[in-house]
Amino acid sequence: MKRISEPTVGRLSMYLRVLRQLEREPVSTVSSEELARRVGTTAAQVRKDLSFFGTFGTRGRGYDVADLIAALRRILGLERSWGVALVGAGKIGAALFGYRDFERQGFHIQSVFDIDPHKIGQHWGELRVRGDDELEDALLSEGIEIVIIAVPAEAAQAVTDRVVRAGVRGILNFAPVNLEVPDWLALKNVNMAMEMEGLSYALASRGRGGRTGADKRSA
Amino acid sequence: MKRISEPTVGRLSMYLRVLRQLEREPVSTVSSEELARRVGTTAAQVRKDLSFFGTFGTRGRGYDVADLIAALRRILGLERSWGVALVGAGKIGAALFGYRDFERQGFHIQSVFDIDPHKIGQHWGELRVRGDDELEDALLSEGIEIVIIAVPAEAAQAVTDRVVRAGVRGILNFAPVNLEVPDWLALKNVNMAMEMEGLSYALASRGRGGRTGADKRSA
DNA sequence: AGGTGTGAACACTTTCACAGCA
DNA sequence: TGCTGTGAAAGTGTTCACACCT
Repeated sequence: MKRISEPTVGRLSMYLRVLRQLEREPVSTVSSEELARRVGTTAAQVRKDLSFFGTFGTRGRGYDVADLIAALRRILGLERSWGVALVGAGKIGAALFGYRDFERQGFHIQSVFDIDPHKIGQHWGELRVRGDDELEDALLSEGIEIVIIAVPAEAAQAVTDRVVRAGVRGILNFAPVNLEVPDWLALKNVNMAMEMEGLSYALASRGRGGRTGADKRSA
Repeated sequence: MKRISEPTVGRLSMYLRVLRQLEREPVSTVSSEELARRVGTTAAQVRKDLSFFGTFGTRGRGYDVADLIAALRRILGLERSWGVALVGAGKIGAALFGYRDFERQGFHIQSVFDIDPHKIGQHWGELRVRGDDELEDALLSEGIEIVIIAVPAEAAQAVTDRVVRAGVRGILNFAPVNLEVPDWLALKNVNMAMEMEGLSYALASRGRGGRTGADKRSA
């Protein structure tokens, strides 16, 4: 299959989100124009993005909402549910654990780990927070494929190395460090300080005449 | 000033983070090569990014770490501290409130708002969580410039409209919606579900032969 | 008429490669 | 010699414009 760019994949997620909303309104058909408006992009962009994966619309009519949802779920790999573990039971970990949108998309957090003896043994929903000594064994035996790293920066690389050895294939990293990972591993970083600095830059440079536009995309 | 691209601004943040690390090691001078290695980009990219803002290095020697930190702080607008308010005192709000890296970069959360009567009045550090009826007045009187939105998706647009009217110039949005904002406002979205779906896509398409590379940048 | 699918034009970013300074 | 700063080249992503289908 052709190589798809990251921005394109990101937009697919956003199309999916909007389509689910449309389905609830309820609307059964949507044009690239309308979809673009709701996502904050252009009609041509929507059609181009979809065209990489096949042809989903009907000329003169638009896209069938339910069909396109099904197609996007298949493309994004959301038909199956992924085994996810969370490493780091601090505040960020807690926020992610309760994050409704993960469940909704089929990401089910199955295990939570921490090194803090005060956290180990706590009950989080149906789960018990486990110690890091159980990490590798648990990841392997539960067949975890994706790990969310929500530990302090200093600990993140060590955790990464361990989960990689335990067969994990994807990492969502919240620690503000540039993780070293094998090139077959899928890594996504969420860096809130960086986003804030982007805002700071936009505001500061506007004051002195510049312009960045910050995001302007959806979220 | 010239228009600077978003990826460039993002990398400036990452250079700054690595430089602070270098300063602690301690290292006083660094080459574009070394900086690139630590950030996960190329030496040419580092030099090009910096060149948009002036000339900071010494040929044959590299960059003075302390000088470059100072230059980046000035460029990113981090010399002043920004007045920040948090709307939404749920789990995500709590995680952000305690996020050390915000403080460190001069982002000081000065006010927290929620609509839940159980949360209003709670003490968070030195702050008291306030009701949303105080929102506009407080933002105006405290001169808040940046608002972090950590409310449910349904409430996010209404909050946005209100804070915009209260003179806010930048928004960091954690709600999974495409916010409608005036074009002079700086908006950044953090969308964790989208990042997860990016991982899902990468893993699923690898299985069937594709490739995205996910992030591979720093965080 | 209305709206998709898509090659071709365009715009933007990254990489190359080298002149030039310490 | 070593490493920066930077035009020029290459590569990527976005927009245009229109043929084509319903």
